[in-house]
Amino acid sequence: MLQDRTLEVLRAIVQDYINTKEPVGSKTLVDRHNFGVSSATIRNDMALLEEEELIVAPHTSSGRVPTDKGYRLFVDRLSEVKPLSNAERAAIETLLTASSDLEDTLAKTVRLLSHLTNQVAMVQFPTLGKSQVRNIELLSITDGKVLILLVADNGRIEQHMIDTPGGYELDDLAEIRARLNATLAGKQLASVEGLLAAFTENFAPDRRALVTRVVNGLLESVDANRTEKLLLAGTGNLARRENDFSGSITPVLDAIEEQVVLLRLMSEMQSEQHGVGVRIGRESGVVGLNETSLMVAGYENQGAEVAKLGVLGPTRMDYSGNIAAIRAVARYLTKILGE
Amino acid sequence: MLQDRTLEVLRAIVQDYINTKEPVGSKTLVDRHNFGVSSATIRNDMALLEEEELIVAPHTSSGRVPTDKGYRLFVDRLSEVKPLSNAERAAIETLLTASSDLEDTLAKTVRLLSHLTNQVAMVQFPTLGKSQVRNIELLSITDGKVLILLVADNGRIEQHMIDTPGGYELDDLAEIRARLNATLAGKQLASVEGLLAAFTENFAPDRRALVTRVVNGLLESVDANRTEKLLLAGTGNLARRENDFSGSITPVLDAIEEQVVLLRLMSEMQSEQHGVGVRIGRESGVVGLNETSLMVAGYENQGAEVAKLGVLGPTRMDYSGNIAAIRAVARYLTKILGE
DNA sequence: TATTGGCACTCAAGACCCCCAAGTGCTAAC
DNA sequence: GTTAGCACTTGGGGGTCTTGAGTGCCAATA
Repeated sequence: MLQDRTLEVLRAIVQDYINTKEPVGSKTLVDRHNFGVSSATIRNDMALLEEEELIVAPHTSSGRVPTDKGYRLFVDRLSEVKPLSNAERAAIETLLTASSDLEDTLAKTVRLLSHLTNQVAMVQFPTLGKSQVRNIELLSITDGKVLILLVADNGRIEQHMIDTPGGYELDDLAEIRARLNATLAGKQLASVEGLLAAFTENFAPDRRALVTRVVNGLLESVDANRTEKLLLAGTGNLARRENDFSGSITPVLDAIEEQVVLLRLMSEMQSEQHGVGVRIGRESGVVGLNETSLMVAGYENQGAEVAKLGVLGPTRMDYSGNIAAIRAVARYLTKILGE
Repeated sequence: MLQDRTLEVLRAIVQDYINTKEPVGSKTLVDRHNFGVSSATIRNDMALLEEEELIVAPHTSSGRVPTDKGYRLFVDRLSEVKPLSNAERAAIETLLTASSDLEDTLAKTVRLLSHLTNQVAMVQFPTLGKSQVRNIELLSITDGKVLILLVADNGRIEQHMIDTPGGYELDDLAEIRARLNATLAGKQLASVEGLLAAFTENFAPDRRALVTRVVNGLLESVDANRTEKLLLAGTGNLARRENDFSGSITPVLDAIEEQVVLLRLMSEMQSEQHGVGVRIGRESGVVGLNETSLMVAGYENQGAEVAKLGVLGPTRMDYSGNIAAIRAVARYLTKILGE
């Protein structure tokens, strides 16, 4: 087990490296922090840390840099949450105002978070989870087109347009709508597919073509609700921190565009320190994100945890500050959504 | 007026520079193309071109590079549309399939375009333009929440949720909905605000609070339809071509995120060569886009020109090929939307 | 008059070299 | 366990040189 001082050395290395982007050596370390010991002692500690693969030397005879594992230990045991400045607090309260429209609110949130952290910020739309069908509407648009509207109780509204080549009577639509609501209202979204399995059979054969189309459209809407949605902001910040990456930022931008991967990652992540989950470097298992860290926290919509928000940036980032920002934004968002 | 051969020299310079990214000199030029003249003559031509500010030398005694003005002349008078390869044609027809859902179709389109061009691709949602209100729906959701749905005949559907602190009767909603449709159906979106000016007054005083909220929500929807929407794909391509930019790509990414600017630019642009509008470098007037070119073409939704699509990339890009790709995608999109 | 060969000049980029600061590991002494 | 001392390593900064691709200009040529 590593001694206390040795861990202090690791903390100092991480902090200094985050601040200066320079590999940090034993001499500068004793200069900047007052350990009561000499640089030779620090060197011994650093040798231990290197043995544990918590730090690594880019070249023989240069300072050390934290490894993913080093950052991990730092985040788990050494970092304290840096309290937000008053200015940051004020920014959150000023910029994040309630709107009855969910998408508006989330769009504001993600922009705010990217400004607070100077990283790429992400907000996941409320997930399917345990949410239920509130109601279903079928709207006759024109030219045999029907708009299906699926309103879920998590606030998401999914719209989907279908064609009805055979045409339809308004009465038909009204009846289908009524029966759909009777069958599905209050039921969990996850159960919709099962509940609709035999739905078509209740209708007269000459109407089944129409009903089938509606049902299929509705299932697609449910599916769209399952395939989650992500709002992003601050991709420019990535380029700004470009030299924190060994190569190009192209793979990172590509990974971001491939939202499916990000969404899966975010969903899998559990809250760890201070309510914020962290994936450092290769921990994500996504090649394009090898040199990035992802930090997320859950937020709640009227009492039930519904989705995640977080930031993505180079592994060399201000974990303490960003954890604080994410946590604060998640809490405040939960608060205004609850009102 | 510049001679024919001089213009040929310009064309050769642009093409070679696009291919090699090396400033091109008189010697290599005569080697690669067979002008029937010596390098000294080419040098004289290049001196003329430089005088006209069509090309410029990065340093004394190095080859020349096209200026924005040079690219402009190239695009306007010298470039031919490079016919698409069979593979590209096939890709368009395979990947771009009709879907009754507009957003699906546009999302596919933008991804396709970014792959074809290896640039950032953009598709604008159908604009307000001359489009009309098809119908308006008011849906009672719960907890005094009402969802306003504005369906326009360009296929866009705008949804907006409002709160009604005072509560409401379903009959009230139905009446408001009926009157709204009577007043607005078939009218141009642009005229909605005027038509609703006195709308509230037709209702009994005790219902006016509700009506006012609905009207305001509806106006916001109209406004959301005016504030156009943009789909993007391929931002990673920008980083891939990073060394075509003198500095960082940060300002470009920032400009892209600021969609308002892009949308304004796209709207202003007229079709020029071969139905594709081009803004080269500083022509855009947007600082962040000084080193990029923007190329757009209009596409039509069922006969009426509704919006633009295009690509954004470094000024050093394959204009001929990209114009061809944009034009083909715009045409094909028009075709499948028309069905 | 347009083209050409010749020539002197320029300059960015790469190759090389050298040195230095910051760092290391190791050992013997405290 | 800590420290001072020491020999060793090395990336990077700063020079200097060379080279090759390029230029502009001029006098000769067709």
